[in-house]
Amino acid sequence: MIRVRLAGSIRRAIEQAQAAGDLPPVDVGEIPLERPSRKEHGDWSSGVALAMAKAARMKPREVAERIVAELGAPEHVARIEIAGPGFINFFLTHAWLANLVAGVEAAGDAWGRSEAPEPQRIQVEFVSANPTGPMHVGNARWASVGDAIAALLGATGHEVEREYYVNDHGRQVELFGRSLAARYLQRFGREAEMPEGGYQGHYVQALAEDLAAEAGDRLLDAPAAEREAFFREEGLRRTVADIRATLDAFGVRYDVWFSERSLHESGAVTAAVDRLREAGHVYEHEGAVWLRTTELGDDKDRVVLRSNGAPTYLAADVAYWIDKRGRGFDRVIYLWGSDHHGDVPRVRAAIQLLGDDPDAAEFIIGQFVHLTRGGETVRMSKRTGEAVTFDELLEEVGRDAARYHFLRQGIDSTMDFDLDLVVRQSQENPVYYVQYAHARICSILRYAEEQGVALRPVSEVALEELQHESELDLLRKIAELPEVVEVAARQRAPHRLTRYAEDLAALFHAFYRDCRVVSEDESLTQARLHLCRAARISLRNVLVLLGVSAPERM
RNA sequence: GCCCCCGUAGCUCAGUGGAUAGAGCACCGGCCUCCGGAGCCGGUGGCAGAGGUUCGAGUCCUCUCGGGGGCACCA
Repeated sequence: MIRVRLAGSIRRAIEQAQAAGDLPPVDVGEIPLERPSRKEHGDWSSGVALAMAKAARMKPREVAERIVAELGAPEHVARIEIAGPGFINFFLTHAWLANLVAGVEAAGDAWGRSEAPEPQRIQVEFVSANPTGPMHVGNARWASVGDAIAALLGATGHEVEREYYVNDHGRQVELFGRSLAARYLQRFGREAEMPEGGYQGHYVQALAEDLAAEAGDRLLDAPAAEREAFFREEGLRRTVADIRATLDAFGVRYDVWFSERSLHESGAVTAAVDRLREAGHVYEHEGAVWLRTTELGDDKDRVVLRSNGAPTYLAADVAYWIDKRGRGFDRVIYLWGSDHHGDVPRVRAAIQLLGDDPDAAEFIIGQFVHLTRGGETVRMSKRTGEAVTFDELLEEVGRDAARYHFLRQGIDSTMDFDLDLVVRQSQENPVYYVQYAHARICSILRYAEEQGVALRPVSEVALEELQHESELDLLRKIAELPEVVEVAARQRAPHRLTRYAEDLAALFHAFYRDCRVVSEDESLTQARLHLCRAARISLRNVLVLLGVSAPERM
């Protein structure tokens, strides 16, 4: 990449200046090189002279001058300027920018993707909503973000698997089964009380009705355990199927649906505790088995086996971790809601106590969706069933607008979400702005074809005729894509892509305003059609990473 | 009480320690004889507060205030 070459040129220039005695032999570290926010400051800018000035005991501008003196004329650089307090600004040649069009076309779907210096096998586990009811809008945020992060990692050269951890074991599942069974009995006019803290939502009611139709009256007088087992198992099966269907409709495809129960049934959980025990990291106290997480900074030790012998969630997490690592992942990413951030040090400690590398686990903590409806806060509880469901959201807002909405914001801050407002604004959703730009490009390409303009191979086209400021602005933005993807992936920040997409769309619209594409000038027409294609490829590739469609008409 | 996240324009949010802090929505005013007006151009308006580090702070550190989340033998 041009960035790397420029950084290398700067480094060599500094070394030469130092060798010649023009600059003192101070260590410069990594060469800072950034894209200035203002284009008057060039395509690339380095503040290296400012950073060096103090150690060199020289004025920053003077340092910059001596570096520039040794810099000569790097390839593809039209001119170099020293500006402001001592920035060294690089302006790329128009030819380099225009030629990018050929590179973009050649790369096609791969444009924007890159190779990782050290490719890893990475698993991303996300959503993993409890299978005791429908998903809500909070889950939709993580579905959007997790899928996009996985896509970004894949686009930067890693091998990625998406996984959903199905919590099909434990008290909530039992409670779910008993709630269904109670509804079933009530359905047939029997006296039955909902279990304490049971699932009140109409989802459970409706599911119980369905299952009642299936089971008929044969379980009415069966032993409670048998009845509850039926409803628990069938309820789980159907709810997991519903969750899968929703995520499928949302365009999220998991490679693995991993059952928590399988860890208990295979003995993996017991084995995990045994392994910790053998390593001397657990002890018994008041009938329970505790893990010494305080050894690694936790404020208190944590129970892994309760006094009734049942393993805790942490014990299952340890077993799950061992399983994941056994599958050969170099890195395991957990996308968790902030309600679980307190569990991070415990799982991390457990990993370390297992003797594994805690840095192989990465916890991405996302803040909540604060759901309101007409200004009133709505709690997203499966038990009460009040929440706005994921399906309702999809129905009312649509997949593209919903995804884009969730991805537009960083994950570190709480997202305010008023369904009424989002539905009302869905027509104003910036996703349409971006999609419109894409459709418009497609329309222009169709128009050219209708006019009988045959697109010539890019190698035969005079790309250097792309000289208009709007053309160059668009080219510069297109050129940024690989870097944007790389940064978004590294920072686990898909929202950078939505910002980029909007910038790119805006610059395309500006280009459209200023430059007639299909004109009498055949040579310029060809160049501009190819620029349109490059813009289209860039837009489409970003939208693919976001999981949003790139319509040819709308 | 302790820990984590957040506080930027009227609203929802961007902003890898750099130069004049940006979008969308809302509001006001403009723009097609021509490839898509779901567009374009212009305007109003902002870093919660106080210290500190730095050549340079919206960004890093400390404290205050405000909002959210956690601190289980729950999942």
